[in-house]
Amino acid sequence: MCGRFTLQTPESQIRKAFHLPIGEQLGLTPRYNIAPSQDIPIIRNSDNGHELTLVKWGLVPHWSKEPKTKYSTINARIETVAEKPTYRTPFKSQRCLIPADGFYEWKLVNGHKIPHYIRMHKGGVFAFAGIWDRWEGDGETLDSCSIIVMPANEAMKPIHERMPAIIAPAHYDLWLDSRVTDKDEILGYLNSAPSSQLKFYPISPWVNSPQHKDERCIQPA
DNA sequence: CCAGACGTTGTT
DNA sequence: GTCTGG
DNA sequence: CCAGACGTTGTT
DNA sequence: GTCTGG
Repeated sequence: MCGRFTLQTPESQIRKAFHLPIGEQLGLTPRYNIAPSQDIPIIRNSDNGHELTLVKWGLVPHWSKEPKTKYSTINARIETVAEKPTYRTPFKSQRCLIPADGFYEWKLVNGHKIPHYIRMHKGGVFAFAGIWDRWEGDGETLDSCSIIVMPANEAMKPIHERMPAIIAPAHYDLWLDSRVTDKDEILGYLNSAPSSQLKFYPISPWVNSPQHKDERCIQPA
């Protein structure tokens, strides 16, 4: 699962990593404790190629009666994302990349939940596989997204049974290409990062409160 | 036919 | 216990 | 994901 | 919007 992550990388570097124009910027600042319901940057298709834009984390389907859901949509299971009513349409043509440079998972130890921070061995920004949708009504528009999750790889199993799907840079363009609609081809791009590229360490419970947003969140326990 | 759901994880 | 808010 | 709330009427 | 349950 993936319910918290970080994005401390400067916006200029994020744009560079995803081959986006440096010109117009969103003014992103480093974030150490991104939580569901917050606005997060995603990369998606626009009329002028790929764009970086802010959307709400927690997908509200286009057919929803209200701009909110009664159930959790922060994550979509890779096993069923192509079939579930809430996700299948976005999965076909509204896929996105969600930049992150680390994420949190809680490991159950003797009935206690110990938070861990996971990042690339060499550091740097990478991309969660995401899908987005647009809700419109009453003159308001809400764009929102969900992070695709999958069974944990060997590197992650010691902490948790599930993990976010990570897209390799070589697959960025095809993941975003809405002309690609074959389910198995799309799922083929969801190879998670090789085990050797991920490292993790336990951290203090400081991260537990979404109100705590400073660097202490990622400090080793 | 209409009404109601549409989700995930973890625990029992 | 369960839902909402961040 | 975790933390925090979970209610009503009336008055400021 | 579309599927499932009654």
